[in-house]
Formats: sequence, structure tokens, C-alpha cells
Amino acid sequence: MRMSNLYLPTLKETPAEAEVPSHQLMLRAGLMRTLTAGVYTYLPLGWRVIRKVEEIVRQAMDESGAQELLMPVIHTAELWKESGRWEQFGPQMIKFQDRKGRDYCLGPTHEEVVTALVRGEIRSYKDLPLNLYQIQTKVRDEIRPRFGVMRGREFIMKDAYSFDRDYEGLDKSYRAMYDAYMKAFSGCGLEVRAVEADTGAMGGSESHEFMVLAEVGEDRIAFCDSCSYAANVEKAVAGEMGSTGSEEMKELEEVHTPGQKTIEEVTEFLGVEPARTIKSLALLADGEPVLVLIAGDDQLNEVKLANYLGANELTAVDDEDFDKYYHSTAGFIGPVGMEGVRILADLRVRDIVNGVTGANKTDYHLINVNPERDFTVEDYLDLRIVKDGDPCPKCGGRLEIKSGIEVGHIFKLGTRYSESMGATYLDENGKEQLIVMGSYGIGISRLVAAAIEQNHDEKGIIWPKVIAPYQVIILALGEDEEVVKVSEELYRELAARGVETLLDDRKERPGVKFNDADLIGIPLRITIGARSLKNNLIEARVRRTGEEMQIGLEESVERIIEILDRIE
RNA sequence: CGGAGCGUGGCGCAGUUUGGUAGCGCACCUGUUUUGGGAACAGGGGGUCGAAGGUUCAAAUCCUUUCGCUCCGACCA
Repeated sequence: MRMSNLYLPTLKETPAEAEVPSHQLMLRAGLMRTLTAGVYTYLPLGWRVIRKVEEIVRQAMDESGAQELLMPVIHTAELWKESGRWEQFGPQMIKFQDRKGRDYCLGPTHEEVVTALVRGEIRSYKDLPLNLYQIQTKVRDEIRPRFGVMRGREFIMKDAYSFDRDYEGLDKSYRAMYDAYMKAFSGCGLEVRAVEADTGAMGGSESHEFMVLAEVGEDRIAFCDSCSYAANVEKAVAGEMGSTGSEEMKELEEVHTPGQKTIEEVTEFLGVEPARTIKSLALLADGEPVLVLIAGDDQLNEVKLANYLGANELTAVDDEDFDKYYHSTAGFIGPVGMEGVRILADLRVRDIVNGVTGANKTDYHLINVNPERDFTVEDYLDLRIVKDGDPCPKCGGRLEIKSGIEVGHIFKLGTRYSESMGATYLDENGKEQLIVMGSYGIGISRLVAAAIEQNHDEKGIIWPKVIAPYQVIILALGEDEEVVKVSEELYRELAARGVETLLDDRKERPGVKFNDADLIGIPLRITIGARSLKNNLIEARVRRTGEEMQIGLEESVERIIEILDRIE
């Protein structure tokens, strides 16, 4: 492609709306433009990258035996009501009506549509297993779109759905997808780690996320430093923490703690360590009041709590509900004597001896509180967020917390959709059985952003060769006739050899060309200028390493292909 | 949904406190000179100051409403 003809509006300055490197660079390097928050146009260069990624993913999917199709963006409300997700996914969906007043939504995901498709066609066990996938734009009305294409309201996703006769088959399909995903991500030149994950709104049992480690990641992941354990903190559990010791229980006592409300204030005031305090959180789970107890130095894992309660939504209690349900006083709430609400506690709370809690009385706390002796709870369960340094649940090693960008997610759905939507087949005995499903997603557009987060410097993007929009950029410096001639020839010869090449034939000064080449991140830059051409030489520079080479004119095409072969 | 900040030419910003009829840098157009890391000079085009309403002789500036964008939060009662 000749850059004199390319629609490539690069920006010298960073647009004010962009905060993270990938967002800034995608705008600056002319990969995309914003229409509105979380909605973007991909420009020619950006679209090429998207297509490269799609192609790598497509190949991995096809190799795994999955088949590509394309489903609609417009979904009917009936379909989503069948699965029960019209309400559940609710506000995340863009809903609308046609002229006749019929309800629709724009597809945020396609479990409903595939299930409806397949239930009409699959009759026999002989039709299974089956894996169908598509690469398509998804629409979700995110609460808060951010970081450019990283969390958009419209994004390109590869989604696949597997259909099996039984759970054994599902295990196989799931494993095949897991392997295909690892292949796809490394095929894109990305470092990705698979971690155990919560299943969230999709439902189902087992689930893994594929994470690109990056500072700006929205997810936090716990890794063991000595074994392979890795899990999203939403899901991660710590190993045995050990109890606080074998201290004797002392007599319950009320102490005056004027104005000391937070854990920090109370521990300082009373001179006790936070681990010995019991933090009491008043919450509404789908409107039902719950008191949750966790150790003072821990944080509540809402996902674990919501899963246990089967609740859709957890909200903090407002003043009115606080008075109505808890009969306590803000800042001094505690489980002792609490009645009429469910009380749940984290496992660590059970081990607290002579702890501290609010006394349900303004400006008073209780000390020497002992679980079971002084209060009882409905259940003790794991409700905390794991912390850096916690013991690994598998091997006892140390857990480390890092940020990651979720670029892929696979789920064992089971019969969640086949059951609610009636997708069945007949087995060998002529008996009707539910199809067992799995669902598998890759965020194509997000993956591009993640790749940039992982591969950039202060000058711009450094594309992994496999997803670079072009492999080589030829900078023709100046309007010297010989320079133009040599550049054109090299450009044609590289193209003839199948090398995707940009020719910077714009009437720009050298500095502009150098800077744009760095910004758009083409892996190999070839500079042709009158100066070195006098000696029959051109110059090559590897974007990632900065390595520079002089190349003899005669052997240039071969040398360039050679260099390309060995860079990443 | 709560809090904070911001909307002024394509981009980045100043001007708003104290009302007087819009400015800087980049980009763009023309010409001349330049040409190996974002050129110099000269000339030029482009803005209903997010929108609507109000106050005023006069509004980018004050008041009201509204829309949009960004960030933080929506566990620690």
C-alpha cells in the first residue's frame, strides 16, 4: 500500500479522552476513531489488525473441528424470555421495538439464538457432538464503558457453542476449546494465562478465563508462586490460614468507643490488631437483609456471597432499610443479639478468639466476643477476597495478585439453556435427553488492545509480526530520482514475494516518516535515502529491538525476507 | 445510580473568577526556501464558544434546564 493513498490520520497529540496506552495509541496511530463512548470506527489500519487476529482465531477454531456460521444481531424478546434472561441480563441489553411494538434486543451474546437454532435440527445422538462459532459484533449497554476498545458497548467477539450428549462429551469439547484458545493466543504473539473463573451471568459449572497480564487490566488474578494454581480473585480461595491461637475465652465486655466507627479507628482506639475484629456488613440481597461477618483485615467477595445466596444483586443498605431491618446504629453494628436477619460469616471469623464487634449501640463496641458462645450464624463459608501472600489452596505456596485483561472465557454451561429452551435429542434407546452445552468467547477487539498494552514503548506500538497490519514499511526519503526508483522497485518486488509492505511515498520530511513508522509499529523499517544509496546500500531497522543493518542493494529482497523470518 | 471534573475551529488548550462581541500551538490551503528524527518565512481559510431558555444596552463569561465526554465509587454501616 502506498501511504500517499492510505487513509491513515495519525495524531501528534494525545486526545484528552484517552487514559490508557492502548486507547491513546489506537487513536494516535490512526487505527480507529470514536463515535461515542464505547463505540468506535475501525480505520483501514486498525481493521487490518482486527482481520489478522480474526484469521488466527478462525484457523484455531476450524482446526479444532468447530464450524463457522453467522447469527443475527437482532434478537426477539421471546427468545430471551424463554431462557429467563430478558430480566436477568436486563439493563445490559439495548432493547427496542419495531413499528408494530414488538420487543427486541441487540445480541449481547448468543446462547439463546444458537440453542433455538439447534433444537430445531438436532434430533439424534448421531448429530452430536457439534461445535458452532461465529465472529460478530456484540452489543452491551455497559454501565461504564472505558479504556477504549477494552470495554466498549459494541465489540467484536468470537463466540462458540458446543453441543454434546453428556458431561463426558462436554469435558472433551471444553478441553478442545481450551487447547484451541491457547493456540490462538500464542498464535497472536500474546502471553496469556488461563485462570479459574466464576461463571457469572452465563450460568454453568466449570469456567476458565484467559488473561493477558497488564497493569491496566480490570481483573485481578491470584497466582501461586510454586504450583500452577491461578484463579480470578472473584473465585480464588486461600489455603488453611491457621487459627489465632489457643487463648482462653474471656468474659464479654462492653466498652465505650466514642465516635470510633471504622475498623481502622476502632483497632487504633482499642489497641487490637484488625484480624481480631469482626467486620459486620449490612447488605440487601435482592431486597432481603443479610448481615455478613468477615475478619477486620479482609474484604468481602461479593461474587462468592451472591453465588451462595443465589442472589442477582447485592446492594448496600440505605438509612431507611437499616433502621427497618437491623435495629442497630450505623458504625456500631454487630452480630451479638442481632435478630430477624440472616447472618453469614467467613471461615476466618470462626477462628477469632476474644474478638471485637459493634455493640449495636451508639459509641459502644463489644470486646472478648467469641463466635458460637456469643452469637450464632446460619453458616460459615469462604467469603473473603484472597490477598497477596495468602497460602495457595493446592500446595500451600504463596499467592500473588496481579492485574489482567480478560481476552477469552470458556464455560461449561451444562443443560441451563437446553432445559429452559427445550433442546433435546434421542439417545440409542429412543429416550429423549437434554443436550449438554458449553460456551466459549474471545474478545477480538479487546485482544487487539491487550496486544498493544503488552507491546508498546514511548514512541508507539510494537506489533507482534503475526498481527501487524503490514510487515515492512519502506521510507523513501526525499524526492531524489534514484531514491524514488529504488523504493518503487523494492516495493514491487516485496509485494511479488507476498510480503505485506507499506511504501511511504508521501511528500513529508524524513522526521515525520520516521515518527509515523514508529507510531504505527510496523515490525521492520527499510530506509532508502540518497546518502547511503550512493554506496548501493539501504538500511533496515527492527522496531522491537532497534537493531540496525546496512543491506546491499543487490541482495535486498532476500535479506529483508531473511530478517523478517527471524523477528517476532 | 452516587460523587468529581470537563465541553471554546480537525486535535491540544487559554480566555469564564471581575460580562464589552474570541485567541494560542498543531493540523489545513497558497507561495518561496528547505529536506536523514515531527522545517522556516510570508500570506490565507475555518469557530451559532455542547444545546435550550433566562438576566442584561451587551453573555464563551451570570442564572436555570438539558445533553454529551472523562475519572472515581457503587464492600468496610
